[in-house]
Amino acid sequence: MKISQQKNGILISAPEDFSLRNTFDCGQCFRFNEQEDKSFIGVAFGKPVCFSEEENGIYIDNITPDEFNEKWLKFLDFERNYKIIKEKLSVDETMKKAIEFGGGIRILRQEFSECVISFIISQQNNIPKIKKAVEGFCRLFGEKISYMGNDYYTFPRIETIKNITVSDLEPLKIGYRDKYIIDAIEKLNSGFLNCDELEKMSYKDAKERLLKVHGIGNKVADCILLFSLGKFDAFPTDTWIKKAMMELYGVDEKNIEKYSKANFGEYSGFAQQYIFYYMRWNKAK
DNA sequence: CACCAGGCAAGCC
DNA sequence: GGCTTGCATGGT
Repeated sequence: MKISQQKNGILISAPEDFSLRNTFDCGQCFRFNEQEDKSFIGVAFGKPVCFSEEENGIYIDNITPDEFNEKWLKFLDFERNYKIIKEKLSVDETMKKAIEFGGGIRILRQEFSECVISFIISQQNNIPKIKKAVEGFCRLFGEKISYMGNDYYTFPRIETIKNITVSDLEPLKIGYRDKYIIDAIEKLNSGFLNCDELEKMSYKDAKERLLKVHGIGNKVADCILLFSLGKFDAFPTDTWIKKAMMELYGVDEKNIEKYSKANFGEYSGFAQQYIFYYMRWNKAK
């Protein structure tokens, strides 16, 4: 993998274990969307960017080399060797197939506040509606930025939304989740939920803290731990994973936690994403 | 009209 | 502790 400056962005030559569709469409993030020309446009770190697969590598438009090194390298998890992870996980035939299918997945290190709010919205909801609600949230409270002829909205900084109320969220049509969002914003703003602090804590301790937020339960906490805090021993268990673990491994709902810990261990989060993506795209009704 | 969607809190025992 | 039920909203 080699980074070089090109046009108005940077080119990643010969990226390994990374595909745009696998990474942005595997359900871990909600604000990167495939365009007609197969590129992906998303907003992160306060600005829209465009990823495209070109013959000599992956081009990211609208970022500087400094921004790439300081933020996007970590966001894209490019410093991790996925070959080792895949090798460690390839101990059963199901996982081998899942890795073959979604081998271009990288687990994004998403911005904390956005991850918290997005996954609270995600509960008992479907992906198109989640994406629409998160987008609407940014449209209501974020900053508008024009890019390539369209308007994009940043995810608002937490200080700018600390005084919003349940009624401000009414246009989003997120039902009973509205009060959960308000509680989370309050705890993000007060420092009760602090990204730097939680990152340094163990999986268990960080989870305990997250569970104190009204609206964050076992599954949502695991998503935040995995997709924003780098706790790869998390194995988020939703309806799809329950179905997949039963069908593919014969593991009952109540034994999933025990099974993943014993068989996937410190790579549980990666295993979960390979299984989730494999299940959703092959078994989707 | 049912039933479901990347679950959760509250109320039972 | 574990198990059950109600929950907002939109889609099928």
